[in-house]
Amino acid sequence: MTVPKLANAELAVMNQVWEEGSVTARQLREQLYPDARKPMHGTIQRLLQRLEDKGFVDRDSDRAAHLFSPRISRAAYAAGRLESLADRVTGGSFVPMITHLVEERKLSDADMEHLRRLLEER
Amino acid sequence: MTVPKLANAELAVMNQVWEEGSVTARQLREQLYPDARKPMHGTIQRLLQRLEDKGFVDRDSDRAAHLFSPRISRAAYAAGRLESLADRVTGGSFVPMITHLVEERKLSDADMEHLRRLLEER
DNA sequence: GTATAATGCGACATTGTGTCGTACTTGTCA
DNA sequence: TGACAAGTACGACACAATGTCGCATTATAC
Repeated sequence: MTVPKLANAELAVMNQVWEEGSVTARQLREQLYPDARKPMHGTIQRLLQRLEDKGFVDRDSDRAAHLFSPRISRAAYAAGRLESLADRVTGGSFVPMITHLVEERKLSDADMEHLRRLLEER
Repeated sequence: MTVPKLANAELAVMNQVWEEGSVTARQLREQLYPDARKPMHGTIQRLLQRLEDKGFVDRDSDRAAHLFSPRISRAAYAAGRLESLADRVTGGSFVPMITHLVEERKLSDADMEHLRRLLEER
C-alpha cells in the first residue's frame, strides 16, 4: 500500500488538481502550458491516464470532457513518500532525520511550535 | 546545496559505508555480492566513482586499494531528502506531512515520545 | 450528418541506472 | 628489473521511466 512516486510533469498536474479540486484536461492545458505552440492534448491525456493508473486521480466520465479529482490529498502523498524514505534509509524511523533537521535549525520557529502542540495533544 | 538522490545500488553501497565507517572496493564486493559469479569489480568501481562525483563519499587513495568513507551521514542524507520532498510537495513545510503521520498513527509511541522530548529541549 | 472537441494509445527520444569489458596503473617479489 | 596480481578508470550497452507527439477512435453540438 505504498504511495508511488510522482514524476515532475505528473506532480505539476497534481498540483493543479489539488488546487482546483477537480479539473478537465482542457483546464490543465491552459494552466500548465499557457504559451504552448503544440496542442499538448496527447501529453495531458497521457499524464492523466498514468495518474489514474497509479491511483492518484479519480476520473468522472459522465460528460464529454472528463473531470479529474484527487484520490489522495497532498498531505497524504507527502506523508506516504516520507514513510517510503524512512523505510529505505533509516529503518522506518522518522526520528533521525527530524532530529537532524532540528539540530541544523531547518525547522522554522512556527513549525517547531506547531509540531510541539501537535505532539502534546496525543 | 541540495542532496542528490541515491539510486538503489548506490544506497546499498552507502549502507555499507555508513555501517563500516570506511571500506575498500573489495570489502564492498564481498558484502554486497557474496555469491557473484561475475567479478563485479567494474560495477563497484563505477558505483563508487558516481558516489564520489555526487559528493557522498571521500576517497583516500594513499594505498593501492582506495579507502572510501562517508562524506554525509545517514541522518543528513535522510534529512536532505526530506527537505527536498517538502520543497517539491508542501511548499517547504514539514508540518502537513508530519501532521498526517500523527493522525494516521504511523508514528510509534517511542517515536512520538522521542520527538516530544526533542522539541521540548529547544 | 458533418464539424468540432476530447479520449485512447502506440511510438519515440531522452535520461538515469546497473552492468560489463577492457585498457591502464600500481604494488610485490623472485 | 621484469612480470604477475590486484586495483582503478572509463567507454559502452541494455533496460526502464518519463515527457512528448501523432493519429485513430469516440462523443457533442448544431
